[in-house]
Amino acid sequence: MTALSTLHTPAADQSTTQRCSICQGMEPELHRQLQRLGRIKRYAAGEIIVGEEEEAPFVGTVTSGVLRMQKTLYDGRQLIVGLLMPSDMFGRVFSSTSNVSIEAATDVTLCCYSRAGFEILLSQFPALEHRMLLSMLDELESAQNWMLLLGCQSVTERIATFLLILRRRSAKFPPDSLQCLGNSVTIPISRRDMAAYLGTTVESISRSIQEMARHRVLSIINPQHFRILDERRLIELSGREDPEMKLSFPVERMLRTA
Amino acid sequence: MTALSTLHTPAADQSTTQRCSICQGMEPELHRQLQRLGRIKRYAAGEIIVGEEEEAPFVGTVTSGVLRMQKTLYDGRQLIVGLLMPSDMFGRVFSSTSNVSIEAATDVTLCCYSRAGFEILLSQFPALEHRMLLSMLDELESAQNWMLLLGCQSVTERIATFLLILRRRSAKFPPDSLQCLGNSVTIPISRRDMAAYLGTTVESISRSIQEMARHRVLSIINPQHFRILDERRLIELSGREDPEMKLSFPVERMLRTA
DNA sequence: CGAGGACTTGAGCCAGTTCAACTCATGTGG
DNA sequence: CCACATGAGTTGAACTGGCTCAAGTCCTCG
Repeated sequence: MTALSTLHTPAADQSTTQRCSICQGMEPELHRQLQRLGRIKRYAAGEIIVGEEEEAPFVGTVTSGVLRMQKTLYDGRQLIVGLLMPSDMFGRVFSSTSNVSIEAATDVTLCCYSRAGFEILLSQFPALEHRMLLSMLDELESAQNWMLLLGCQSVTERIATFLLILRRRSAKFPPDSLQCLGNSVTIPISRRDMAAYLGTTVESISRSIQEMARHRVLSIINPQHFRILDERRLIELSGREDPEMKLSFPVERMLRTA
Repeated sequence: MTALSTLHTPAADQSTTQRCSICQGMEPELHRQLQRLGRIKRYAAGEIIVGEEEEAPFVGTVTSGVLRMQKTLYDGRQLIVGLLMPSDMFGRVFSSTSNVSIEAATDVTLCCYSRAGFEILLSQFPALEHRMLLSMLDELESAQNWMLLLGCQSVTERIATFLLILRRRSAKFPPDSLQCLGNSVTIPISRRDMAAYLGTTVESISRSIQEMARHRVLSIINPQHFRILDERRLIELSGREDPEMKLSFPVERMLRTA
């Protein structure tokens, strides 16, 4: 498994599952137990938290920074199968080895629980296990959306989708960074990670973004910060339906499809 | 969600989850309840069981034949995000709409449960919900493996991987079809579906397979049946580690990585 | 027998990769 | 405080795997 919620895809966000902290709306006793069990850990960008196929003694949630879940072919090619942002959960329960490596894409702060301890809580609190199941369902849906992106879409479509997801996601958090004001997007990861996430190369990403800037879809403040000038067009470029629509106007949407 | 277990990828198979029927090793009372709830349905190849974004009134398991879970971009491009074979479960619990369409890739027989009824069982039998969670974890792992395949691997590697998975999977079932004797593989789906599953085109698949035949990696009995002549080479072509190894010799494997 | 569908084969093309050069920004040590 | 290394990102030019389109072949079925 992996996250109580992931970045990934439009669909995940419209789900009914609580996306926020693992502790939200939870029995006080369980809350206490989790607090007792939790340990804060910090890692610098680039550090490996859990290696692929490695014994993972703990699970946890991201407090700050970004984790990448990545898989490596043994000739070295690699793909990021998920990014974990603050409030997302990482680690694999009910299996001693993770099938992905978990690494710090930026400096991160984590709240870690011993895997054994967490599994005991899961068995003691069916409500927690139920939430876990709902999270897995969400994450699976995200993964399926991402497969569609990797399997069928052009590099420009992938980038446009990624930017829209980032924007939507940061819009949910209170604007602690001024960046998410207005129409700007912050890329929290390197071009290299972006390439590994989108299944392409840094060169292709660079070209695609410069092209979007040339067409006034966005303007490049610096390599990590863009201003979205034409959201309508960006959504078209993503090759997906308007994700905001899905989120905001479910009824309208139902009328359209009916 | 989707399947209590899927085709997909090497890793899924090594998991500890029961892959077989949903009913295996289960409390007699639950077994009775499931039998009471289950309804047999048949669909012809090509029929749509549940449309994408559609209200899905039931979930169920595949008894015979193959289902495809597929997603469609609204310009028509589509990807199969999973194949469901006998004993696999389909349908999405705890959400009224599926995010994938479920269609009959061949003539199929299904055992269907009303979604509402099944969800009641899930809440009454925590053991069932726990199994469900384990299945989701497996399926997520499969999905991550498939992302790696779609994101990084060449068409030949994808096909080789697919053939190996098929072979491994059919080896598990008693050889009711003589096909799985010896080194032959049966492709249960059309080239078109294979292309949609592997994120490529029928033409590329055809060329790749013919190429493998020319190099004596396999021989083509007919478009649906191949004989594997050089398994070693096929595994190399897949760009993955020997999946048999993972499955059969976990201890040996642990020694290697240690 | 002819129509239609599934698969294969061929030829040309193009999106995206590869490889290499270049621009910056950052940091380090003399 | 500069010289220089280092790494991230961009740009250019050439190459290529896989796609597209079009024409086959082969089978099945009415």
